[in-house]
Amino acid sequence: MEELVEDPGIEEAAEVIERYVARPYTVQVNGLCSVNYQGRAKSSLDRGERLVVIKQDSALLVHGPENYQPKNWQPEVDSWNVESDEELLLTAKRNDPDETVELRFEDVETVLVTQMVDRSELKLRGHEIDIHESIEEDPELVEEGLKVIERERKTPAGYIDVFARDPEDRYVVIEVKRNPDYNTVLQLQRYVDEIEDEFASEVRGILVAPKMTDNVLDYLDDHGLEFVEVEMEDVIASYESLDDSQTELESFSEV
Amino acid sequence: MEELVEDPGIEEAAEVIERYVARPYTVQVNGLCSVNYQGRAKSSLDRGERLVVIKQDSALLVHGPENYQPKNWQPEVDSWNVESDEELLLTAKRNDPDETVELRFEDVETVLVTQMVDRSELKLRGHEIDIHESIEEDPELVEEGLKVIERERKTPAGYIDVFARDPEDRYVVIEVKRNPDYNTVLQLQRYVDEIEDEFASEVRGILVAPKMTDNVLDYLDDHGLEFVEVEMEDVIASYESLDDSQTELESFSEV
DNA sequence: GTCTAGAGGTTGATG
DNA sequence: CATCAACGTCTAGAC
Repeated sequence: MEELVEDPGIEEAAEVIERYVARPYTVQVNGLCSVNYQGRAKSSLDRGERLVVIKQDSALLVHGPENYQPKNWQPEVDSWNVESDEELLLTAKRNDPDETVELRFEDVETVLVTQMVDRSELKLRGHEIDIHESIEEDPELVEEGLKVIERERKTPAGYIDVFARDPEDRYVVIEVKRNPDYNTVLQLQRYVDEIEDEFASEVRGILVAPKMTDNVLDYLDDHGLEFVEVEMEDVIASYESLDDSQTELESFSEV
Repeated sequence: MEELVEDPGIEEAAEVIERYVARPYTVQVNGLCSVNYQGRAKSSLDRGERLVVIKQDSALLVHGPENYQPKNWQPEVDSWNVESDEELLLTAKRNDPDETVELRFEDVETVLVTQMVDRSELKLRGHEIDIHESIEEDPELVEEGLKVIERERKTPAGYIDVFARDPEDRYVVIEVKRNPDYNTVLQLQRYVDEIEDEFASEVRGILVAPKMTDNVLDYLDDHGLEFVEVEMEDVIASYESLDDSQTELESFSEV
């Protein structure tokens, strides 16, 4: 911990904040403040008790007592300004897009300054791309006898996730989505149209997703397209076994 | 401030956290921890210094030193568990979807407990809906002689932002978007298709947005759809004048 | 409660 | 550096 002040006056709080803001410190300010934002949109937030966090990369968060998301924020601040008399005015300006967040503190309860060291990266499984790879690894996840021709095939309408052929030698366009919606259906339709044009033959379109809603499924049916459900757990499992084998290879090569 | 402990042992940290978690307090824990998540996806995060915030509605945030967004999180936690021996294990479980976040603290620097009072609501201008309203208020923003028939018209394919007729009595489907992209085009196409089916007549589709990119514009052209630019500032201005008149009315009624 | 689409989205990958 | 699409998206609103 770099610094911790309890119940400072406005002056002292301003000093501490000014000292650490715009430097690679994490500053947590608990206090009573109001917020004005102007930029891509415009907002105002009346006085209330909030937790303000200024991160080491200058990200700014203004959290109320509830919700995952901050009430106001700025992903990256280019210039800071601290002013004080009766109140503490903290201004955070971003250049592109041109945006400003103004915090006006009437009272500051605590200011806590730390310098976090965190070199670990999040390892996440279950991305859409993990599904692609699982399918390429094991096309039977989608359908028996399916043969993958190409992944990320480029067409004038965009990239096809997986391009394949079924046992009856029909072309199959596969669109993978974690969270499919109506638009996904049209996207798939467009790829199918493209491929039908290109190969002048009937083409199947399959939407592969870990979940589906009735309405989107209906819409898919209307378009003569198909749906195959994949279990996210299967995907993660297949991905992990793949990952393990790679790790083994790596450690082997290190010997 | 409800409680503030500096450099507590694992035991003491566990006690404080256990006392306040699952109650309407905001708990900020700075310390060295690792995180495992399993649910819709699966992730692991090795040890690092982090700021963990548990909000009064049970939202959980695990922030690293950088970025707007937390490295791990849970928007709403249903049950908490605190265990401790050499390490502090904090488990946050959510029932729907079934997800668990596990935090393992090796060291706790500070625990800060507050109870934030914040009854103010964010007043935000610049939403997409502000554009809808401006258009309804003044359809000429989009095109001379345009008459709005309906806003938020329901179709089997979803909701049409603004449904209108042009001076030549053609139906016009308007999709409003702050940040239009390829999906927006598909979405508009979807609505146009629906309306063409329903009324068995030619239907115009107009994308109204404060900005546009060349590629999306091309894509729009390909689909035979149109684009009209609106200035966000005009929209905010028109909305504010509307809002001001309402405010005036309110203060008037308070007299 | 489920479904739908927006968000000051943010972020990371890609050309 | 701009563009594009995913996100453990989250969240509010409509039905």
